[in-house]
Amino acid sequence: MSDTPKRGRPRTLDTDRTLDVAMRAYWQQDPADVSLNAICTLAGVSKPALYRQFGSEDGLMRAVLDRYATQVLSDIFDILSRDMPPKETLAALSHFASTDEKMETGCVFYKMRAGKHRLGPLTREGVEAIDAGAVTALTAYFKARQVAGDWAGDPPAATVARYVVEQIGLALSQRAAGHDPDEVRDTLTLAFSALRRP
Amino acid sequence: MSDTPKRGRPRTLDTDRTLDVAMRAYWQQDPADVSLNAICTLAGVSKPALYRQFGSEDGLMRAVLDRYATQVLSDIFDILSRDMPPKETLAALSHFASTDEKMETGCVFYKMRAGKHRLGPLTREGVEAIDAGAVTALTAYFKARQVAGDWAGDPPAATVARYVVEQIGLALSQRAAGHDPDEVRDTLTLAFSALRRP
DNA sequence: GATTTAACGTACCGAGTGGTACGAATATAA
DNA sequence: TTATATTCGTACCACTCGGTACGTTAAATC
Repeated sequence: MSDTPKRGRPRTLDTDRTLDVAMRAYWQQDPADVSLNAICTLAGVSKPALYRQFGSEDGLMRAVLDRYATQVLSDIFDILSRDMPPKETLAALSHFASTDEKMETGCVFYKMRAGKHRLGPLTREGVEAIDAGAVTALTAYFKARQVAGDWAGDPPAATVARYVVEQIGLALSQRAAGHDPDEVRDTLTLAFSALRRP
Repeated sequence: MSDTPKRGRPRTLDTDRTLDVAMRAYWQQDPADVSLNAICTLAGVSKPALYRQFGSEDGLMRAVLDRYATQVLSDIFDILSRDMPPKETLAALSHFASTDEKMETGCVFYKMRAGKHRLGPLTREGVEAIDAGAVTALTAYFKARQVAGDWAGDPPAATVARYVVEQIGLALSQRAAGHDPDEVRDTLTLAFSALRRP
């Protein structure tokens, strides 16, 4: 990733800290509402330093997204790999999206996804990759549960997968908008109740 | 509203046309991505003329929202006043949100609602009023259907009302994002299927 | 010590934003 | 005709944005 040259003045920019600051900023506000200038001020970093490290705003956002994916999003994917029955898996996802304090102000990924048309190509690519990965993982999960016998295949797995992704996105956007967590949970519970056997 | 003064140079600004142009622009793109300069260019109007008529960008957006409410949104409210059973009402709402060509690029109201934190006070007030009105109307509808006997009161009417508002919003944001209409309809159908008797 | 290499950050750039100052134009009222 | 009232639109304002030119500083190499 970051090749350290043999010569020249050594870097003083703390990449990790900068990414953390940027991530928190994108986390609490809408990423489109956070300017590079603001991040520089918050992180105590000069603008050219940012550009030297990340190339552009798009590059920084992509770096933040990648970091967020490994630090936070992976926890969600882990829920699926536990191979629990749908009822518990959906409950766990529901809890994560509607109650978990890590999502109190929303989710960096979903915020970027919601304003996709505003993103640069790098970040957009990252968002679409995570999106596709989530749908793929959920599709695989529901297919596996179908084989295991605790899931009927009536709405196709792919449809259900997309549905779950969208409902979680809705819940997180509600949390970001400051809605009452109980209300968010009610909505998500009701939405997931459609996934029980008819 | 617009008091015509007895003296002074007569107006040449076509308010209706300007509002129509602005409405179309807010309709097709995200309102936050449409600048006043752009609207002036599209409508062939000078910027001071806009400010004379609407006071500010906030005032223009509010005027557009009001116009949109009477011209377009009223059709949705009409669906509720037909007092049809929930199955058909929900089907009509679903069709409106997922298939109707008037919503092809989304809905001005829901687009503003989605980016509520970016709005000025006037427009925000208008959005919240319409939002509350929709929830109130839906709540009244479901309570009436409960009295009529074709609706069980299990999820409280207010909860269901909010749920319906949010699901329609989700569908419209998907359409605005360019999703496949069939996929949008599938999601909405699945979401509304949670509102059948257990 | 001299040269090379690279990161440092101030101070700038052009584009675009919402918003306005102000003189010219056009109507009615005295 | 003159005074008053109001709209007209050009040309500007201050500000913020993402992005960069460039002189300075600090290391490794010669």
